[in-house]
Amino acid sequence: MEREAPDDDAVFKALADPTRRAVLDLLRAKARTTGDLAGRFPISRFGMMKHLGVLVEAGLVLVERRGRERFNHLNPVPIRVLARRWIRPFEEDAVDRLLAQGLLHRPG
Amino acid sequence: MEREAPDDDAVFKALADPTRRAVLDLLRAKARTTGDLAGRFPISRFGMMKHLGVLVEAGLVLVERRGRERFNHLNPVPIRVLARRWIRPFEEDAVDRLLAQGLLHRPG
DNA sequence: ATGAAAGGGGACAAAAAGGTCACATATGGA
DNA sequence: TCCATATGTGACCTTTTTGTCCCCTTTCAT
Repeated sequence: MEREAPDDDAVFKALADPTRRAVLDLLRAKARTTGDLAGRFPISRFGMMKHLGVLVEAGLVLVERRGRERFNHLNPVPIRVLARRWIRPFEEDAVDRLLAQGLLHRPG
Repeated sequence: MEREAPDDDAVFKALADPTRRAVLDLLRAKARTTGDLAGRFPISRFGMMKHLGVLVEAGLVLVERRGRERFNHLNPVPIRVLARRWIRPFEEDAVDRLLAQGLLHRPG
């Protein structure tokens, strides 16, 4: 059976929080500083730092220090790896099986 | 900005646990009863029932009752929905941007 | 019918996650 | 230099999650 990479878990857990997903969504457009990000959510700067810590730990955010500022960049590579191992294998013929058993119904 | 469906969160949270991911992996091959699943993990039947409850709540598992048995089927549709909204948009040009800034390096 | 087997609900304890605060460090500019 | 700005660490509290247990219901076979 296909085995799970040890750090897949960190990526999944990082994605499990809506604030962190929203942060990634913001970083998709451009890198942002920690304070900038904290100002956009109803949590304190320290709370944002914890979230960023989780994201960095999972490899989803790369840090670039520029003077006294810290720019947080999105790194989409872990998401891509995860998609290869976990998303695509689930898209195959399971739907057909469910349809055949009448547990799922075609839309419309 | 793209908005998140209210139940995306349930799917992400369901996927955040390694036991639950392993269960989904098992169900990819065929549907299994609760007791069967519980016997394959180092947790009690009750613990497995809770995990299945989370998966059912997220729509990732569909239940078929057959006599006194309950067959848990994988439903890959929520994973597919999630992939469309969250995985693919992250695969676009962010890598190029990171490479251009020297924050990422080509393999090999 | 009656007993064994499979499944489910609710209470509850332990562990992990999410959040805040106080305090400390580093940087850029007047 | 001197100070405002931006960030980082550790302790701490609260909520959520994870797992176990007891007890009950349903179903199948004898």
